[in-house]
Amino acid sequence: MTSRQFSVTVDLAVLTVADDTLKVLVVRRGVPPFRGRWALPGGFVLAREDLMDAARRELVEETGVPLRSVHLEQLGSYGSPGRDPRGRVVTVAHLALLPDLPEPVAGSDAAGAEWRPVEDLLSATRRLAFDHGTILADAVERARSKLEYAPLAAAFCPPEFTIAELRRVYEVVWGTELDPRNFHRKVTGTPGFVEPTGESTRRGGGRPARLYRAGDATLLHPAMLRAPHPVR
Amino acid sequence: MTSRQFSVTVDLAVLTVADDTLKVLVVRRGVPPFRGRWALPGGFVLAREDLMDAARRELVEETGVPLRSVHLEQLGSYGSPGRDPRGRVVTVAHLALLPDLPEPVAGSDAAGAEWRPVEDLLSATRRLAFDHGTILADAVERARSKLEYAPLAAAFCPPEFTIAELRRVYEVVWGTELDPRNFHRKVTGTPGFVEPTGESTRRGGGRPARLYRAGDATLLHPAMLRAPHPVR
DNA sequence: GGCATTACTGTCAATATGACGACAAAGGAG
DNA sequence: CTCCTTTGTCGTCATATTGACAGTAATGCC
Repeated sequence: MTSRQFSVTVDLAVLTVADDTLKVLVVRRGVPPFRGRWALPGGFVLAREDLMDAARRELVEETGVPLRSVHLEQLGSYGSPGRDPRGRVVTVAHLALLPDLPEPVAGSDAAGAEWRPVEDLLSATRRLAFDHGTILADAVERARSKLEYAPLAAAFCPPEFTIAELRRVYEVVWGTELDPRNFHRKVTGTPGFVEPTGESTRRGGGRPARLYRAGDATLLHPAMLRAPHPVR
Repeated sequence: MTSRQFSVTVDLAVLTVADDTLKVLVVRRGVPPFRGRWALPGGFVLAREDLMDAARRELVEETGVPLRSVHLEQLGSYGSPGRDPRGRVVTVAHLALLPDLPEPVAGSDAAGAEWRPVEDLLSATRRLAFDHGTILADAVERARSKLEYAPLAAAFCPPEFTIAELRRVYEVVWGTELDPRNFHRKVTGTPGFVEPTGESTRRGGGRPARLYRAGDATLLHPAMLRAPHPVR
């Protein structure tokens, strides 16, 4: 039982909804292994750094977004012996949700970073480096299921948003259509989901919509259930 | 950025329901640090071992149970710089659920292992070693919430069980009482939750109860919701 | 047989959901 | 300004699910 030493990294699945599409932030690898392939942003955990701090640091380095407006949670760890040809590396993957930021990705390391549709990257062809395809798939599944029981969709929206904008998030992430009227009833009727600001906006084409901000609930009750899966 | 090397361990929160109590398997530490304190079982990940394999190996070493009858899933990783005074150790915690085994904990390493009520170990006094109190709290919360939407309660039961036994699991884990009639309706009415075996038993005092085994569903729909939290 | 005990079935009201009609409030075309 | 299009919001109704609880069934024990 010699080599008990591992490298530990954090990787980030940073998701956003833009152009009615679920997108993920990826970077082009400039060095082997997997040179030229897309990968999730990430890096080594520093000697005296907590895992979540490392994830926050990487997130800021890669996106330049203020942490205030980001949802960040640990997703899970991936440590197959063969996942990195250079040696034994365990990565602690994190899931980050961002609003569609007007400013394009800025920041030092973010030179090669790019928003890409999740769908493209999960296809059999456009494979991500390492096991990042698996991580991304797990991240998307986590986001999808967590929208059901947590008021998480607001993390994809600016601080103030309309019910319709919130609905678009659900529709894009779940890949389904939702009835605007029932959705409105559900969202405004679930305690702590959203709070009206009193303001309204006319961002869209028709009648101005009232603005809301995220409520203080951490759990939705009752949950906002997706239609039962195809079966099973 | 010198020392990028970490030790990586797996720790196990092994839960079971026995004597109408939620219990966890703990070992008494024989060496510093935290000598004499209770800790979750766990150990180092071997050089060529996957994380889940390491967890399975530790589980068998500590409990001697056949893996067949165990639910095992990754819980999350804990890596605060100060969590282990001996150096930088990241642990990948796992959650295991077992039926109440007739045979007491057997196996090589299991000498000092013991089932203890979760409640006792989460109290401010009887502190666990390292950050294992936090891990245990997270594990219990995961188990509680997962009972809602996954047919996981069966993992606490023997291969064949009665509806009442399944209900006891929910009641003990959630710390609530459930209406037997509504519970019965819900469980038998949710597709894939349980399958009748045709047999019946008279384990209890009164009328014999039909036996069921776990169904093939992986997700309950609709979910079995707990009463809304105290409030929000 | 009578009683205690546990298992199971059925009913009814309250609540939540899906489907969809209808009206409100803006902008734009003419 | 009026009509029309586009969105937002409220209301209604049938159906599904849940909570509360009455009532019947099948044992063991005395």
